[in-house]
Amino acid sequence: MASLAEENYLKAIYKLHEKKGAMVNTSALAETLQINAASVTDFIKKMAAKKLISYEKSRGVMLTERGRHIALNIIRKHRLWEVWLVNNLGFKWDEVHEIAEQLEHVVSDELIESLDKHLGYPKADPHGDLIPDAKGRFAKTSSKPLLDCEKGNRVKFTGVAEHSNSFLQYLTKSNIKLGDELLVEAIEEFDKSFQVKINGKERKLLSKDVVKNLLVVLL
Amino acid sequence: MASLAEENYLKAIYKLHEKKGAMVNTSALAETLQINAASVTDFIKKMAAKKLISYEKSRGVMLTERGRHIALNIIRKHRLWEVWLVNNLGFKWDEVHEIAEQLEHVVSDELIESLDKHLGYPKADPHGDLIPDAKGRFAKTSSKPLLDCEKGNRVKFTGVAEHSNSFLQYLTKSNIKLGDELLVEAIEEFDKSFQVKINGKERKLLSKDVVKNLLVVLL
DNA sequence: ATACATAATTAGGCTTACCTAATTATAATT
DNA sequence: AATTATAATTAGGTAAGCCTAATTATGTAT
Repeated sequence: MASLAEENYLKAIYKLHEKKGAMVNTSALAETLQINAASVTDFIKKMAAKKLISYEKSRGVMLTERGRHIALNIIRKHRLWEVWLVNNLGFKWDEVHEIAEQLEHVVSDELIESLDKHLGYPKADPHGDLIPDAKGRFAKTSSKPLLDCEKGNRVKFTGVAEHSNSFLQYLTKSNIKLGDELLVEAIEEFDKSFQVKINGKERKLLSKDVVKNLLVVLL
Repeated sequence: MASLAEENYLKAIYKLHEKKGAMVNTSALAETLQINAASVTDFIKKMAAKKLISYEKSRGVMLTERGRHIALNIIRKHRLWEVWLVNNLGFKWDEVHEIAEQLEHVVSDELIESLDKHLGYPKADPHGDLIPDAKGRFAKTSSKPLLDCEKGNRVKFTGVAEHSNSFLQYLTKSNIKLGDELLVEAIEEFDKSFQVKINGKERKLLSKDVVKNLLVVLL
């Protein structure tokens, strides 16, 4: 139904909406899709005509129910493929994004449901991002940035809020993995750096830029 | 490098050449790709300009070394994905073609090599078609149509020469699977139908249309 | 050798998804 | 309120891949 370009626009709109809330404007879309703003204006008018999004001229766009449904399906596929690449093919969590960007556009409901089953119906991808079910519903979670925790909290590291290769590779290098238990031993008021103990063993100092991108749940 | 359309043209040219030998003509390509002959003429001129094929006006086309290499890579990917779909995801051999037609265009050498390894470096796909290696080389095989065998021959069923769903489903229904041992008990001169014993148990009558599409190796 | 059928090509057009340059809205600043 | 900066839109254009209709090659049969 939706073309490759439409799928990419829908996904970008979904993610920008998720991050910034409210309407998504032309320049933000142009930036994330690496497409000229004039082309974006053009394209969103056509998408609005197809009822994939609602468009208020010079104001921005929002997903319709239909658009949201398609976006969530792409995200579902992307994350399932990432799980497969990491768990079954041995890729690292910083190596799977580009490949999943291609695989997410393969069209076959039977394939995706078989893959989901094959993987054991995972709830999250290798970065801890939740995987919506076939109807677009997410499991509930109470994760929050480590930055919002207090001294003495014991938490589990469940996801990242930043997906850049440099951040993922920093964590790998620092031997901090999804599922690790973190104990907040001290918080430096001045720069919001955190001293944490990892899995009751190693002690590490994490900068504010790091702790704001570590998502955790209280234990 | 090669676009989706180019990849499909290259694959079609490879397969038509394999089947008919010599040059591939415009109308055959148009027929298999389900594209108008005028469009094909247009497109092959552009592909020739890119040295993917050599083109003799009004005569037909042939793959260049580069074009052949790309075609074999697509075929390699297609067949590896088919193995995965059948062996790991539980699809039937008549259900995988359309999905593999999409997956074959995903671009990532690391992915394909990892997949190959994950699958245990299979030599053939679920229909018995040989899988070329990364350099485009096939394992040698001495398979031939069952039709060319003689009374008394004991053979192993290793592949099909016809990939239509109706033929694949006929075999499934008849409980004839890749790897089965067939004993030629009798050949009816009049209509070339074969009486065979399967795995030393069940006895079956197979029409000429069936035996010419069963590929076997002598035991 | 000529006529006919079939195959291939040329010419002109269309849609999708992009572009640049010019213009118009909107928001921010004085 | 007027100016300025930024964002968005409009207008006109391009390349890739397709189309139909008309024309030209090629091969076959008389």
